[in-house]
Amino acid sequence: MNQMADRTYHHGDLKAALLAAARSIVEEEGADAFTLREAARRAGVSHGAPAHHFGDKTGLLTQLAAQIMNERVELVESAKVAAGMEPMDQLKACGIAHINFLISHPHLEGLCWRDNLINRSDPALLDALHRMTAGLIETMSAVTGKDLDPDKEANPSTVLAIAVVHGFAQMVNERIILRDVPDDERPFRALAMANDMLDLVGEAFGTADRQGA
Amino acid sequence: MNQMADRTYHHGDLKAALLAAARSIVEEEGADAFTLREAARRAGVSHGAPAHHFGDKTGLLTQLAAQIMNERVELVESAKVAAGMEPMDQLKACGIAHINFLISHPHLEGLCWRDNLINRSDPALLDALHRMTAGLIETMSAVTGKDLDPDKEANPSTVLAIAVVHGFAQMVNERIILRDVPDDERPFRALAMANDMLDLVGEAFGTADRQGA
DNA sequence: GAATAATCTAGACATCGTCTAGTTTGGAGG
DNA sequence: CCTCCAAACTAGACGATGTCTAGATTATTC
Repeated sequence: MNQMADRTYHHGDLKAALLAAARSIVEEEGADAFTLREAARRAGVSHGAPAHHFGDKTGLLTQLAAQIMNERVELVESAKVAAGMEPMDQLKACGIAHINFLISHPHLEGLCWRDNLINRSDPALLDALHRMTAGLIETMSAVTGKDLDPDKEANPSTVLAIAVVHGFAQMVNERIILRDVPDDERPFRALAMANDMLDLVGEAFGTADRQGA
Repeated sequence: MNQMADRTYHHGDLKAALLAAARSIVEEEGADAFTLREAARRAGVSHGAPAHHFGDKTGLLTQLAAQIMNERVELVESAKVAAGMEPMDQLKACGIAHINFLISHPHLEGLCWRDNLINRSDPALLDALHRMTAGLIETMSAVTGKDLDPDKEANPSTVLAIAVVHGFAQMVNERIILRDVPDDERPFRALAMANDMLDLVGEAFGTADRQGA
C-alpha cells in the first residue's frame, strides 16, 4: 500500500499509536464510532495488525478505558490536595473535579461503562475503580467523622456522594439540563450549577453524623 | 422459508410484532445486541421487512425508547398518587418508583440515552422527557414551597433530585455498588439503600413542613 | 550468522444495515 | 364481481466490520 511506504515493516510502537488513535476516535465521535479497522488506518497499518497487541476490539478499548479511569483518579486527587485541609472543602473539590472531567470528556467517560465494548472485569479497570471509591471514602470519613471502611462503599453518605456526581454529569452530558445553552458556555454554566447543588448536598452531610450509621 | 409457512404473506400487525421482538432482545441482551435482522427473524419475516414500517434501525429503536419512557412516567405518576397528599412523601415515592423501574429494566433504560441508536430529537421522545421533568418539578414545588416553573428545570433542588435518582440507578446497574450481592437479592437491597439515601437528601431540602415521614 | 520469536500483511468468511427490483396481497372504484 | 393500484413483503446485492488463517518480513537471542 502507498500510505505505508514511508515506514518500516515493523511500526516501532504500534501499541501506543493504536491507543492514541482509538482515543481520538472515541473522543471525537463516541465509543460506538470506533472500529478496529479505522484505528489501524490511522496508525498506517493493516486491519489485522491490532489483533497482535490487543487480541480483539474489546482488548484495545479495555486498555483505553483503564487509561482514562486512571487519569480521572489522578486529576481528582490533585484537586483534593489543592483544596487544603478542611474535609468539607476537600469533598466538594473532589466532586467538582469529577464533574469537570466527566463533562469535559463525555465520550471517554461513556466508554468506561460500556459492557459490550470493554471487559469490566479487567484487573486494571477494577483497580482504577477501587482507587476511585477508596479515595472518596477516605474523604468522606473525614467529613462525617466516622471511620468508614475504604473497602466498603455501602453507607448512605458515600452512596449519595457518588450518585450525585455521576447523576449530575449524566444530566449535563445527556442534555437533560442546559439543553439550549451554547456549547462554549456549557462547561461554565454546568460547573456553577454543580456548585449550587453540592452546597445543598453539603447540608445533608452536616446532619449525617447525628444519626446512627 | 419454512418458518413463514403458517402465516399469510401480509403479517397483519408486523409493526407491533417487531417492537415486541425488539423489546425482548434489548431487555435480555442489551441494546447493543439488537439487530434488525434478528428482530425480523423473531417476527418470522424477511430482513428487509422492518424498513417499510420504521425506515431504519434508528427508527425502530426510537419508537421503542418512546414507549419505554412513557411507561416509566406512568409508573411514577401512579406511585405519586398512591403516596397520599404529603409533598415529601410524594417526592420520595417518585424517587423510589424511578429507581425501581431503572434497576428492574436496566437494558431498556440504557437504550433511552444512546445517541447512536435512537433519535434523541424525536418529538415523541422529547415529549415523554418533558412529561417526566414536569411531573417532578410539580412535586418539588410543593416540597420546597416555591412556585417553580415546570418548563425550567434549573434550580438546585430539582437538579439534585434528578441527579440522585439517575446516579443511584447507574451505580446499581453498573455494579459500582452491591457488586457481590446475589441477583435475586439485589433489587431489595438496592431499594433499601435508596431509601436511606433519599432520607438523607430530604434533609437537604430543608422541609419546614416535614412531620416524621 | 543462523534459528526462533515477534510483528505485520492480505485474503477469506459470516454478519450487519441499507438499497433496489420484483412479487404478493388487500381494498377501493367501477 | 372484476380490475387495478398502492401497500406489504421477499430476495439478492453492496460495502463495512470483527475475526481467523496462512504467509511474509524483521528483531532478537544464542
